[in-house]
Amino acid sequence: MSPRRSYDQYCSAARALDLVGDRWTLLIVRELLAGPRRYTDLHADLPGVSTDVLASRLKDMERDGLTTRRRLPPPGAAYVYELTLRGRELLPVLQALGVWGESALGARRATDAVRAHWFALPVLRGLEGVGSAGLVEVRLEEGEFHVWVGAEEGPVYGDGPAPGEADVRLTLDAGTCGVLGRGELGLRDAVREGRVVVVGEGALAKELREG
Amino acid sequence: MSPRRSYDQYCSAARALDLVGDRWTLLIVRELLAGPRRYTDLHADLPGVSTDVLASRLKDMERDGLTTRRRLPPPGAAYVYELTLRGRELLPVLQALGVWGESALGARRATDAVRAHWFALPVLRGLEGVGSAGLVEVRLEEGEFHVWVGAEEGPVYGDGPAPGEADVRLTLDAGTCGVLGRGELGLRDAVREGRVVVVGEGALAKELREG
DNA sequence: CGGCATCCGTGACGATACTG
DNA sequence: CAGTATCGTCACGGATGCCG
Repeated sequence: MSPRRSYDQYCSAARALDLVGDRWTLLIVRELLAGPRRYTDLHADLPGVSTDVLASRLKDMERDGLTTRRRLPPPGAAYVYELTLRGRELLPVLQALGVWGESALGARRATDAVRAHWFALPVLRGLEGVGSAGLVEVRLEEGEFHVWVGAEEGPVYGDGPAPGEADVRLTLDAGTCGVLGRGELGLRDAVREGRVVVVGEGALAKELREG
Repeated sequence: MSPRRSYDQYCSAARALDLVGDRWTLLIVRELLAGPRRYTDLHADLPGVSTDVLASRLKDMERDGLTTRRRLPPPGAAYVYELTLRGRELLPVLQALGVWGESALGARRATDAVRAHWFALPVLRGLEGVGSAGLVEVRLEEGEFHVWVGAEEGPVYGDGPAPGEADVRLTLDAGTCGVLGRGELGLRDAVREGRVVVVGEGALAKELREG
């Protein structure tokens, strides 16, 4: 187990760091915001984490009420880890880190891993203030992911194409994600500047195109 | 030095954690948001941090552009550490952590240290949306601190009584800070419920009383 | 005395190997 | 597939010492 090492400070930020301040914990949350994942998937999308540390973090997070472990029904019966509501409430923390870190991101280094859904945080920021709800499919050079806008529960985003009919499909590049993440443009501004291509007919698509 | 241990992920949140994810770093930022501090003051308000780790973090943070080291003019010539603009931009990260951690704070434990200015984060949240700017002095059982509302530069809050004439003086207790930090009430609501006593005559005081 | 640097014991971490 | 076991290394916490 772990955070036996508490900061022992009567301060809400310090208490939060007692729970999620350990190495890898917040990145595991970032992965699980994409929906339920198996151990092996987590290990594959967190290059560098060792198997024992990953197992230990998942135990701690379950103990602390951030995640639950569930057995998938056969066929393909396996355990999946998913965030509790409490765990999903860490989204603003990751958003704040992402906004701040966007300035330090720069160009991709040779040693950097990339996954398409890691761009969901900046795209979500670009979608702030959008009134309509819906399922958005996003296409980047680096791959595809999807985002649930205005969802009250369930995953916030996910890897791969949208599961089912998407309300909007967006095509953009990583640089535009950076612009959105730094807040220099909202998504509707980026559409207006031609940096994002919008495909779709519903209210959400209309709002993004005309908003 | 340190973060030689990068996550090596092309993701803004991971990059942020490369810079501020080490143990103690964000708590040092929390301390420095209270204005320039000497090494010894930092060590005193961060119980548990070892001297070498504190020195190492301060070096890393200076190298990474989060802090600067400045020599105070005599008398009392000493080095003080203070946040750069880039470092102050971490306030939203600490706010998000504080909001999330507020639910886990509970009652004070016997082993918990307390400092009055650690309550500045929840009070700042309560002040969100306040239009007027000014210097606010806050009195708690645990001590006194002050907050600059709407300041563009300089420290965000500070320990002890306000340096100079405060525009407002607030008296409240730690429980009310928790309510503000969780966002259950805004400061004006808390005033209306009689949980905060407001003293002062300027625009800021009027807004808090009458808002 | 404030501001670190050094030394040391413990535990967290990362890589690999192995098992139900 | 989902971890556990083992092991070397490094980061951390505590104490002490040095130097202006």
